[in-house]
Amino acid sequence: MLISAHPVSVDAKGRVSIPARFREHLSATFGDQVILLGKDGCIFVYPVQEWKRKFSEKLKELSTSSKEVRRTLRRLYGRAESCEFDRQGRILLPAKLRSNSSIEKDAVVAGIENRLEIWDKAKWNEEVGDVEDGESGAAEEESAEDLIEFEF
Amino acid sequence: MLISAHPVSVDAKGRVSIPARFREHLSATFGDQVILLGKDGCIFVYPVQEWKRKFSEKLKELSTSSKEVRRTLRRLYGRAESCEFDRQGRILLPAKLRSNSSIEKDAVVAGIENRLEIWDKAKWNEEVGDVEDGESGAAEEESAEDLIEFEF
DNA sequence: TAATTTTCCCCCACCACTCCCCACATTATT
DNA sequence: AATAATGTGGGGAGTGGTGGGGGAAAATTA
Repeated sequence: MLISAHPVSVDAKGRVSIPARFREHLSATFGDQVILLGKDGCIFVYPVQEWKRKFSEKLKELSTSSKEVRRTLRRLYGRAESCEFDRQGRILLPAKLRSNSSIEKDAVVAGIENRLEIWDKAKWNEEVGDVEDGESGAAEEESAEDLIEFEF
Repeated sequence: MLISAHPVSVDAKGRVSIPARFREHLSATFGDQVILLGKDGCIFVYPVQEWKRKFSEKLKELSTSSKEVRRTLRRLYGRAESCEFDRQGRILLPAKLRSNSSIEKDAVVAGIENRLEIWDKAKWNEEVGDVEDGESGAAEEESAEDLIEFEF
């Protein structure tokens, strides 16, 4: 399981060092190959197997059924990128994805259960509320309550 | 079951020695890995299995459904940290969580049924009322009565 | 095809942090 | 009282994140 957020820096070449903790998990469970997908103003990072489980297998049956499905697939696969870690455990973020996500120098790599997300740091803070502790009022409960009953 | 509060000290490196009693329970029942989560001005410590039972399994199906869900997951997973005991039975509290919880030198580790909580000592005393015997008046009954009928 | 530019990946080096190990003080147990 | 177990502190080796140089491959251009 992938969890927690780590600040990272993007170097001049557009590379991001994936925290070792995450990398271990990915390499152990899966190969070194990941699929990048721009979404929600950040970059989703799926292990290949996870991608397959999530999309390929579910959509295989539908592939030719309707024009709408084919269109959706084009959008999905067309926007995605396949890439691998280099020997230092970094991945090179394609310029396109970088600019779409406003990622420049300071970024955040967050583990969300079965995928990673890479955010521009400022946008990440905005997204998660920047408050460190859920102490800022109703924000967290508010957004949670319509999902599931959280019992701490 | 985890129960009772123990004073502990946080060393210069930010490490906390988890009382042996708790550690035994955690290691025996689960692995050595725990999930830390900043909340209520303290640090929640969940055994990994407990975390999974509570969150992962419930949320797995919803992962991609709506933008709100994804946001909630970011808040939850982003604030959490995964960590393990060292050979001395200590865990290193990430600087972020430490500062958010105002934990510096003197802390308290409390067992609350299925999780631990780590508090700054002064804040803990404030939180539980500091009174030795629950005899100090209405505070406790007041806060309890709208939750459930406690009969001591 | 050849020459030039660009892209990308290897390696090295630096610094900070993490975690191992050892040591000691204090408490619990026999 | 003696022994064991636990909590606390610190030194030091190893690892991880960052940045940069150089060279190979690919792309672009002549």
